[in-house]
Amino acid sequence: MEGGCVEEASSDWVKRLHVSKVPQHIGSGVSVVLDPSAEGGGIEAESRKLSSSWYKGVVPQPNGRYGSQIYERHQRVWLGNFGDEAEAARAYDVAAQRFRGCDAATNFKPLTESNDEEAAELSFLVAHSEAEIVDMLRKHTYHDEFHQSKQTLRSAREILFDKVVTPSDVGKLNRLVIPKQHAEKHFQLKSGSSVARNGVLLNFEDAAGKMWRFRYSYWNSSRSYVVTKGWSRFVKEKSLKAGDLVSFWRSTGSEKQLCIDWKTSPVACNRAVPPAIRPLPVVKLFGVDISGVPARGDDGKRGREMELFPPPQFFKKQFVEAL
DNA sequence: CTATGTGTTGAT
DNA sequence: TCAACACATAGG
Repeated sequence: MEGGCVEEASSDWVKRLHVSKVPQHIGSGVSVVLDPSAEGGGIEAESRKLSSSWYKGVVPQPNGRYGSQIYERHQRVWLGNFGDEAEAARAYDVAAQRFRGCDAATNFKPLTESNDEEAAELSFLVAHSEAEIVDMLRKHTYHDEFHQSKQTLRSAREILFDKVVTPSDVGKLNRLVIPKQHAEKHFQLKSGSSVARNGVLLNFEDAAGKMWRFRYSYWNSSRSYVVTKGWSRFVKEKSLKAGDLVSFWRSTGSEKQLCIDWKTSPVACNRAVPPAIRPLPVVKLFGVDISGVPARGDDGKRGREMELFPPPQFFKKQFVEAL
């Protein structure tokens, strides 16, 4: 439900910026005269009246600071005061995107799901009430809370199930079979519905915080539940090999975010892959179908490979035996 | 006392 | 909806 806004969104914020007001001094060279009486005197202007030309939702305060506000249902919602207008503008943007969704006009580039960090923020936004977000903005604690939530999310999670991937799961079939037992328990699809036929897109966050978006559906032909679109990319990024373990989790926090982790099979590790490109305990990559995107778009910054995520109950009997 | 946020109005 | 601006009042 939270995945309301999707891809391509980054293209029109620029338009909005120009449509809405930006600064007074725009490229056209036309200087906006707000106070006719002051214009003649030149610089005098700003000293008397509060000049404006602010960002959307930002209102200058007598003390030189900047208030932020948004209107909702015929009423003003105060978002707090800030030291500089850009900060106030960012507060407005946050509120706008929470109140009005991804299509809301914003001062800066709106959040999109095509970016890890932004997608995480988007779900954070949706996971909190409007009142909570407003409260955070007014107290200037929004950023802290957001980053904090990412920590919590990553640490507090419960295992749903795991699976030792088969050769076909990592082969050319580009799909992962979800054992029926687990599929029906954790990833239910309304049978008969269009959702069941077309499948549904599910977001999974890995231990590093990267998001993966997979298409999950039911194949009548084989009467099995499968993860298709997006899976091959995961296999590739993680260099998954048959015998490796993939585990599915769900955060226990309010966001109930689905998570995915993987663990290389000791055997598989020995017999194949060159250590050089092997590791990456966890790869992040945010959802959205990056499969069709030019290689340059998604990676670029493979950045942080981090320390191994505290291994769950990996390599338990089941796993070892399976080898 | 000052900073903050509300009342209120006129304009999109 | 939105921001300009007056001003009550929360807060130190």
